[in-house]
Amino acid sequence: MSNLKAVAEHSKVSIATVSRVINNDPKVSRETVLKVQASIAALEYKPNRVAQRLRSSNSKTKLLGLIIPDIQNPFFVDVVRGVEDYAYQNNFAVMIGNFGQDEKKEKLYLDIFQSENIDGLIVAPIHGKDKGIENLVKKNIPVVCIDRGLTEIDVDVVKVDNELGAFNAIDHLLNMGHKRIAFISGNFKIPTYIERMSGYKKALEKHGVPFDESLVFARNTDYKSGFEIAQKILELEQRPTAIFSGNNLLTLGALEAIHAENIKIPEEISIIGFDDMPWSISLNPPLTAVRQPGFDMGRKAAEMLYERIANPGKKKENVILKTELMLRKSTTRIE
Amino acid sequence: MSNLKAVAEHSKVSIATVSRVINNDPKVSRETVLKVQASIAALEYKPNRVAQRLRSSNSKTKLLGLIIPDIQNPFFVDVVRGVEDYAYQNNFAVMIGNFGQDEKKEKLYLDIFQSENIDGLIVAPIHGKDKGIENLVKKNIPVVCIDRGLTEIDVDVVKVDNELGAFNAIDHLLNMGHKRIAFISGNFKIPTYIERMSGYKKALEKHGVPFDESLVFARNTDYKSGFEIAQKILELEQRPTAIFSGNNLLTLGALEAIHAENIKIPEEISIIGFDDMPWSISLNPPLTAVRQPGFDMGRKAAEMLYERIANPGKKKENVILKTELMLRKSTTRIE
DNA sequence: CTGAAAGCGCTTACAG
DNA sequence: CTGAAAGCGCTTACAG
Repeated sequence: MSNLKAVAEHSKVSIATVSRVINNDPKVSRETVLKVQASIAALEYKPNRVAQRLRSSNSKTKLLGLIIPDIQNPFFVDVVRGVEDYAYQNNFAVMIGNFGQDEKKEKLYLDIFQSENIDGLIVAPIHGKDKGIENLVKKNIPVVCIDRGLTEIDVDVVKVDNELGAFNAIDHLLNMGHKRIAFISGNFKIPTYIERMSGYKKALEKHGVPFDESLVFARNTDYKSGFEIAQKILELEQRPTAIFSGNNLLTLGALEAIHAENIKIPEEISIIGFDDMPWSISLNPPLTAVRQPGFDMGRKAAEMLYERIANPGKKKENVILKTELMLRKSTTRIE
Repeated sequence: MSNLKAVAEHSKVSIATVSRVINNDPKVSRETVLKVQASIAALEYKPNRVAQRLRSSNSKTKLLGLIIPDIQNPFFVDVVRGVEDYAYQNNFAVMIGNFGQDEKKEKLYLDIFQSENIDGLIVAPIHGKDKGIENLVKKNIPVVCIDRGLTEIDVDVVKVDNELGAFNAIDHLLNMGHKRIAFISGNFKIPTYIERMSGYKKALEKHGVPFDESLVFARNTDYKSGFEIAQKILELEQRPTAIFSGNNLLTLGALEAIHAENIKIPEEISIIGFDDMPWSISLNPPLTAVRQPGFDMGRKAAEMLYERIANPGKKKENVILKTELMLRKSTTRIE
């Protein structure tokens, strides 16, 4: 790879001037700019981003870190796509870390990303009191939280109205006559699930249905948990007439368990999932689901990060997007 | 963040010595090592990876680039997980670029990653004669191709036996009496699909069924293409009795089109997909599919890249993994 | 408007 | 075994 020095020699100016041309310094004369640009083109020069990043933190070519809980979850894939879409348009590079809800792994990525001098971070914190992320925020490294916020500290966040999303789903089930509604949740250390739980309870309240703790199951957020919890639910003496599952992967796991028992959806049990998937319509049966705008969330987070980098002092923002209940065929009215 | 200088002052040695301790230089005396390590711990010093990378290309803390065609395709998500799993264990960081089968985007990522001084690259080339990647290989930047190789140049690759995978699927369909089998393929610029096509043809040959070009459809590799092509297929005057779809997303799109027309699978049409998904069993009906070991491919590619970095002169390898036909319920025998 | 020089945080011959 | 110094490829005050 050619470097500044080569370009400088080729166009017979100093490396300082070449650097200024690259950075669009308006003080450089038009003539010089042209000359240098010709050399850059001739030598196919590309600035070394590593050197740029080492030298200064406000060059145009940023490096973003993106840390997500589970890339197997299609919702986070949408988030990644959104972030990446914005990054691509703005000539950013993005480093991705997938921590699988493993706290040690999240911490390692935090360390690595800092060592890589990232210009900013988008992260779905493992829980609300994540010290590692708090520290970054305190150090004034630009951070935007996605899907989940932080409880102890003020930070930019973009998420969805989880409470309302869950409320609408449960409300719909209750309107159809269901009273025993199981909730397959993720771990309640994750703020998202606390909020979804709260929506669940509020809907019950509205309909005067007493809350039954034995109907709530919280474990991990993966496929296997969904499968195993659903198995347990199906064995319950007084089987619930409906299931509300807390995320994509839990839903898919639950579906497998239900199908394995040859139980008919929705005739024998109704199910609504939090998170929609492009192929929800091809599931058996087409799945009624709470849609989150993952792509938009990702894009918005990247945009907010961009603004935070440009203007570190600006007031922290809290963006809450809407969910949408996608009615399909996995629920039915009961008497 | 503290730096070498701070540690050096704290332990009263030179920065050179601190650097040697970090890099496990055996020449440093045991006593000094202990002293310096204490300072490193006290100051919570973490080496700056950017400076390391700028200074030298053979430090332990590598940066890997990973460029994939479509992160919405669960197969590539598995690949990402595999790569990331290996990287995590070896303290590598990985940058991901998702190019969506867009050649310009692939090229931009190639440029950015080079500017970021990556230590090596894992990539699924957009087509077999990808000049950009050829150039990297020629420059002796470690590259491992995944899922697809390069035709003009010798390069490490890990992929699957696509021809055999497709052959087995079509053979299965032919054994069940199907003769008109439509093939929903991705673009034939992509080597993977050329190979799958070849397996399709060989199976027909084996059974003495003449090849009918009008049954082969190749467009993009996304959900929408699968949907639209399937619509066309269903409108065909003499409708095929079976569909073989070339990847996950094409399959899911095709399923949506079939369900939208209320056509029963497998009674009215059989379907086999290339690529399996964890939730294939929950599709309507449970999908018969050709399974590729995406996670293993990713891990293997990362491992090979690691070896290539350690030993740039070593002979190029061509690893071919096996597929497995997962028999479920989306195909049926016809008379 | 342009150049010489310092410096970002490291590593690595070279010398002792 | 250890340190002083050069240098990786840049940016940016400072001077003119």
